[in-house]
Amino acid sequence: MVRCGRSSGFCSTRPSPSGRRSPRTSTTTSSGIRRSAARASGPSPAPPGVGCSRRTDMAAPIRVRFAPSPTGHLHVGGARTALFNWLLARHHRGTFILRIEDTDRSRSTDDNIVAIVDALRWLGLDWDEGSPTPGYRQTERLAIYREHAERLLRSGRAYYCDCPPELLDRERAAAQQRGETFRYSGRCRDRGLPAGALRLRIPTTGATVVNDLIHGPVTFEHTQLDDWILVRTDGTPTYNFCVVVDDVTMGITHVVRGDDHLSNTPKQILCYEALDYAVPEFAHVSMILGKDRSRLSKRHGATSVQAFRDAGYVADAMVNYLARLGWSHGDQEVFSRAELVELFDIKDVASSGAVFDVTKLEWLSQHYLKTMDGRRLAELVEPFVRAAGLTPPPDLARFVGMLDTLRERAKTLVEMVEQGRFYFEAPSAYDAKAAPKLLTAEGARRLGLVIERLEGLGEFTTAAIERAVRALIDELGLKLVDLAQLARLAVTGRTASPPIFDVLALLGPVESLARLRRAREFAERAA
RNA sequence: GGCCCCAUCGUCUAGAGGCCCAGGACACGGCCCUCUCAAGGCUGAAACACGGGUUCGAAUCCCGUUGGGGCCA
Repeated sequence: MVRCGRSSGFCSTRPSPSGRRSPRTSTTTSSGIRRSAARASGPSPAPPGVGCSRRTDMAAPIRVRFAPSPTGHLHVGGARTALFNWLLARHHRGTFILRIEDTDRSRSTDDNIVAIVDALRWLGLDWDEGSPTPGYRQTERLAIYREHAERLLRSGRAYYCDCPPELLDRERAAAQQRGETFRYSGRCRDRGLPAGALRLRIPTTGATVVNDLIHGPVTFEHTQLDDWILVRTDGTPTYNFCVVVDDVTMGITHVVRGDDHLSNTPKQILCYEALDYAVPEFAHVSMILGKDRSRLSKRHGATSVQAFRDAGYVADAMVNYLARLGWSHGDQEVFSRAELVELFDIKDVASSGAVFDVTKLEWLSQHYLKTMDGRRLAELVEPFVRAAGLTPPPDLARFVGMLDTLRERAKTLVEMVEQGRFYFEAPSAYDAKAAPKLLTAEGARRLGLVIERLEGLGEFTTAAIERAVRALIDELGLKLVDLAQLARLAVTGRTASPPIFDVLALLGPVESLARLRRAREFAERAA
């Protein structure tokens, strides 16, 4: 569906009276700098000559969007931006929109769109509008951009420019030499050219202030901005232009995006104003940094949400971690989704960059593993068990029982399977360091005694097994550890495992005794 | 280079002039518990980048420096 019908109707109600700028983000066109409202918190005095500064008392339902570009997988920074948008929408019962910014056709792929959508779904960030519904991909919206470009041209707010790239390059170099910001000379401003690259005519004096919900007011002098290009000579619209047109036609009220777009914002605001549209609220979220405090990238290790999913991190932990990275609510560290939605406030988002710390994510992941419902856990691990070439027991209660012994020992689902694989298959080898010490002639003798006692057990429960083994150590004058480690090695092949009596009970008498006998034979042969 | 943003323990952060010789969490050390490994409990070490102001009083406000980050079709 083409969105312009609905959009234009929506937008016609948006421009402020008499074509003035938004009450929240104002510019001056001639004299000094005028500042509108400051921080999102608390009441701010209305600046002279400007309407009241509304903030979170927004009467109109809020509409936010996440607009990834499908040139790669969803990375954690993008995921956090998506999360903050989602939280803002859900907190205010607004609308969350997914838009695909695929104007860079050479690097955008459908596979990446699928991957991003999958990642978002995995995180549980559902959207109310947007892909895959048609009309939310930039490549499908070219007509809308053209229409807006024409409007700007007709109203004189934009003009064609035919300056050759070489000339621009020379000017750029010269400006740099003088230590100035490169700013288009405006050579074609008043030439009334019929074709070329389309430039936005911006005020030459004054300043634009972005009233950022996270950063507060940020002022950009117009002398530092130039008549930027809206549409290239070849007819393709530029990124900044598409974003403005998309946000405006989709009725976006709050633009929550990465910090890297803060510098583009004044240019965009000027475009909103040229189009005579109200300016939305902006919130620029800091970047996620790597260990060396530079922007997080592949060289810092896994960065795609998909990679964390495949590594077996719990989605709830990922969401909790990402939320706490930059956002806080007092001393609280663990938040359920409901709490996040309830408590989230964009003004509590920190303005400084944050280093991505996998260790803390691991802790949270383990926390969720430890506390989540057993059957839910079983659902989540099962694919990982199968991916390891193993099969979970058909009896769900037994499977959950196994997981209960594993959950506080693993940080991820992958680790859980790794540490518990002896539940699903008999050990193929015994720990190389422990075997020579434990699987000896004496070890074989002790295993024989253990087997004997367990065979005589009426009920094969943890308590009964423990009683039997404890009775045996008393008779032999041994310590519990002597038999526990021996049995552990025999049954799991390892020296570390969940409590051995639980393991034996969970494995059941048939399997347990079979493994103990095998170990005894192994020990006899080795001796 | 120009413009913009940022700056509290190693890391994520609390802190919106006196409640702070700075609190929590992860990680790290010690002790306890203990059949191993974990988990858990207790406990320890660990920070306001620097320099100027403003103020009776500054982590908190202002200026500068330094450092990091971002944007510049």
